[in-house]
Amino acid sequence: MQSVFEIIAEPNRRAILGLLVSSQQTVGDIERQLRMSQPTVSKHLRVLRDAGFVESTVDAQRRLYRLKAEPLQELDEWLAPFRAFWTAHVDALERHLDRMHPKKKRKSK
Amino acid sequence: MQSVFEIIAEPNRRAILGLLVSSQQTVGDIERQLRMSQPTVSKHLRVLRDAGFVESTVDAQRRLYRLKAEPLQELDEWLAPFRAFWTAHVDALERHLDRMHPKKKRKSK
DNA sequence: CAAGTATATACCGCTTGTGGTATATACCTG
DNA sequence: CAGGTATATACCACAAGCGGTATATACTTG
Repeated sequence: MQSVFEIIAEPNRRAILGLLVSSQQTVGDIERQLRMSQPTVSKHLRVLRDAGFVESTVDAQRRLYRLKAEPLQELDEWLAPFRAFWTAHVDALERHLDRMHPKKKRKSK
Repeated sequence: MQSVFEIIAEPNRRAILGLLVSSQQTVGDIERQLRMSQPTVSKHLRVLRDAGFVESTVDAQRRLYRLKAEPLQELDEWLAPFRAFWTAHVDALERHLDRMHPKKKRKSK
């Protein structure tokens, strides 16, 4: 459990990130909105914090968690070459057009 | 093992995708370049194919694997809201500037 | 058809992540 | 300080993914 990819592989963690994208939340907030047990929330937040996805500040007994950008940017960068692939590649468009012309494709063979 | 995220959580699978982004490859090609055992390659390719990341065509005893765009596009779409977050949010820049001005921040408290 | 090549799959043991329950810690309020 | 609230953590059991080894399948060539 170290790579950005493993962190976001967990559905509950993605849900938490989804909540935090709009505004910061306490553990209890997340617990209620996602209907997860409190320890589960805390444990996932621990993982997210260790991986730099979130940071927290203390408010009395509460902890306010908010999103951090870096790890997600890292993911975005990993995606870059593939983005190049599917934009450069006209295949998707070709296949789309093929579907619009349901005439049997004649293979040169 | 169903979500796009779980698929790419595995480092060897990401390596395979990385190879395929430039051109199609046979199982043996991948096996040699990534120095993985043949069964391991086949098994990861199976997972990738089931998830729609790759497709294969037959060439005698060989199988030619090539990349497909859709699942990675799905990942890209998931990322969109967060991208909005870190671009709209000037915080990263602010923090950066703070680091350049190491003067103690005075809290209003 | 025999031997070789290329790939897929079955089986197995190990490791690791996950959630649950219980408990610890810290803070707040009367 | 007692009781309540908010969060973190330890421990445990279970499930699932991973790689290895062995084997099956399919095709090719002499």
